[in-house]
Amino acid sequence: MPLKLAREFYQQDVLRCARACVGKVLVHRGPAGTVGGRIVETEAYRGEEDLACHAARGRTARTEAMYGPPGHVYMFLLYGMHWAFNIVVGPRDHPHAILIRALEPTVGVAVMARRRGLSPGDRRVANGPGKLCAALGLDRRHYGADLCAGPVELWEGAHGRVGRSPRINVDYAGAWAARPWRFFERGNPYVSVPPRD
DNA sequence: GAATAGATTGTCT
DNA sequence: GACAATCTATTCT
Repeated sequence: MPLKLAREFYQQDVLRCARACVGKVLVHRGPAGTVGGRIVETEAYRGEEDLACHAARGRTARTEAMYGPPGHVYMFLLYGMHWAFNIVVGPRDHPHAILIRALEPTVGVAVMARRRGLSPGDRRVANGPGKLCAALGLDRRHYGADLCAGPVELWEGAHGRVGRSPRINVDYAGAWAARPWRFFERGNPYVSVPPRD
């Protein structure tokens, strides 16, 4: 049986943790069955000083989960229609989080594909933040969920070579947008935006 | 394959 | 009232 990650995993620095998340398996034990996949792409968002982080504009009801204890879930809606899934990392009151940008489906592949209206094995089932939430059945109900005690879990897993690049679509963040805080598995076809490998 | 427009709603100015 | 850590369909080449 796969090993579920303990709280300590989420207590390390957000950049280190974002890199370590590549290869881990994100799982949702949902009503339609258990679904999940290998994480192949992540981005780190590091506190109020990081202008690309939602917490840069202060602590609000929306960003509250990011200020909570590590190992919990921060969900947000974007462009009015897509949910995005994030893992809260680091000590309480430090709004650090990891956006999961892409998965390689491995568990409940047929269910995920059906939810997305695609064939199993199609790269597009979960190769984007909004797509993976749709495929896994994650939305506002999972805001604040505990990854160490609930239907959403992270399992141990191995990864290949990890590459880095600037984060996607955060051009508004000035110099912060240039920081190489996106991590991905090199050569993996499920990565959302093809990096210069 | 690349470029473009349109969808749709919670959150903050 | 503007706009967002996006996705899809469509229209090109």
